[in-house]
Amino acid sequence: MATVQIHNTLTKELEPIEPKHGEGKTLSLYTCGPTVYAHAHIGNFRAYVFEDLLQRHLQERGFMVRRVMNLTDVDDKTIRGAHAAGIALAEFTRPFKEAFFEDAKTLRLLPAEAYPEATDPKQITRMIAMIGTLMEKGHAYQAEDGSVYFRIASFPGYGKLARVDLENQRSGQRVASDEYDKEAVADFALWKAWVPEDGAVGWESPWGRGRPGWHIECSAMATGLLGETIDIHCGGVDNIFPHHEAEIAQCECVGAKPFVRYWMHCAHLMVEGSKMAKSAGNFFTLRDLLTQGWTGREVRYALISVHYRGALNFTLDGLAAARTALGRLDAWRERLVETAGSETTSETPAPATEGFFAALDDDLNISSALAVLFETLRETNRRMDEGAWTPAHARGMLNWLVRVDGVLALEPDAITTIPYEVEELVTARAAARTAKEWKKSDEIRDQIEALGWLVKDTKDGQKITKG
RNA sequence: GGCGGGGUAGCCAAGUGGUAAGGCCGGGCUCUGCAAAAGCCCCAUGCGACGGUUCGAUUCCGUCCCCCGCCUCCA
Repeated sequence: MATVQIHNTLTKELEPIEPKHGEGKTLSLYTCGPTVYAHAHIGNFRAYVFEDLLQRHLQERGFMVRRVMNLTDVDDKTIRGAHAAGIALAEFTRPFKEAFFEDAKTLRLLPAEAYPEATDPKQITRMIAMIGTLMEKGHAYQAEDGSVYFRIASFPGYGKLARVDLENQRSGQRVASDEYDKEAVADFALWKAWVPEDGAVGWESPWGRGRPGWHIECSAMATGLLGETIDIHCGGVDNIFPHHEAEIAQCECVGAKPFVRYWMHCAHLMVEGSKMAKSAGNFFTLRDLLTQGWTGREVRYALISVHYRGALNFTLDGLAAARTALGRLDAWRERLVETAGSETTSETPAPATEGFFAALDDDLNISSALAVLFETLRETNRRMDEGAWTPAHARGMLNWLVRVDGVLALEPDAITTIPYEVEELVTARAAARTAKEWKKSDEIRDQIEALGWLVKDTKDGQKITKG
């Protein structure tokens, strides 16, 4: 079997992915999900699309991937949003959860095995249990303000992922307001004591009413659903510190085992060359793009086509390029289908096409993989131009494309049926063309276009496509 | 200041110690009544700057410049 190698943030090295001993071919994958206080933006989706590509390629290579993605449905922002809207927290987050799943479907993301929610009583119970263990072991303490904090000084491994040296950190103003009762500035909250602004939001715990800190949430859900040591944990680079560092500290202090074997992080996304920000007016949700007429797969292509560890400059030009490239792939696919006809061979094409998957084995080198795809496209078209291709050749190539689609998920949307109205016009136009009534033919073509369909004349007659 | 990711054609972007994949744009051609679509072909003596090592560097070493991100709850 081919070896999939990935860049591990923890070691900074390219490492072959292997399941844990005794796990067969199963890999556990935990991916940090959205905080449901608003619609996820394309920067969020860049991460999710990258994770989807990872999962799909691992599956293509024969692994069973058990993926979990959490939903953060309680934090400062969700509480603030619910309060501002004058509704209960769950009521406030529900539409954003639903929207997230819709968007994920639009981008063709494979569903995870589970989407645990932070407010799920089962999860809260687990978080409280973990905090209890940390307290018993001296890794946590309750401060004057009632909140429970993780004692970073008690965990020598703190900083190994982000390679931070706490002594050397610039002390930011951002923490100033939050420092009150902590033993050390860097200690982070495990359990946040209830404050009046929390309103009805809160759970009882041995340390009083309150709510979980963000980091413990992921730690509890990841280990609760996937076990003490999970194989792969993904997220955006901005999560490396402090979020993932904190997760390591919590999990490895509760149990003695390593928390994660392979850490993978994708770089940020920029829009038109600058950081995406609401204030800069370059902030996009998927919905914004759909409204502008772009499709889910076009956005998926734009997000997937740049290597995950490089910054992705998301532009309208890039989307347009995605549209054109997809159009070429579609036309090629259609031509293959026509050439293949009713041929049903299960033969596969030349070994050269395996280069597509081999490229992805190398830390998901999508650029090289796409290069193989487009080189294959050009080569096959050349052969078909020469008339040198048999239906079996074409069918073989389509068999390969099925595997490619399993990883890229860029196949065309289901074909929409041509309306009767349009069919009638096409028939009328065919008659006009046989009679060489070009003027009439052109008029009918305009009518068809007005209905949103495109006509092209080929040597085999008219071809209709959605405009 | 610390840590990390980058600087390759108009734009996006792989890659290699021996003279630069792919996509978009652009140009040419083919098909065609015309058009559109599509197909084929062409398109970087150059890989941030300057030194060094080498028969040879974009690729290795050194110095420097620039961009982006993180530095305590933003993917």
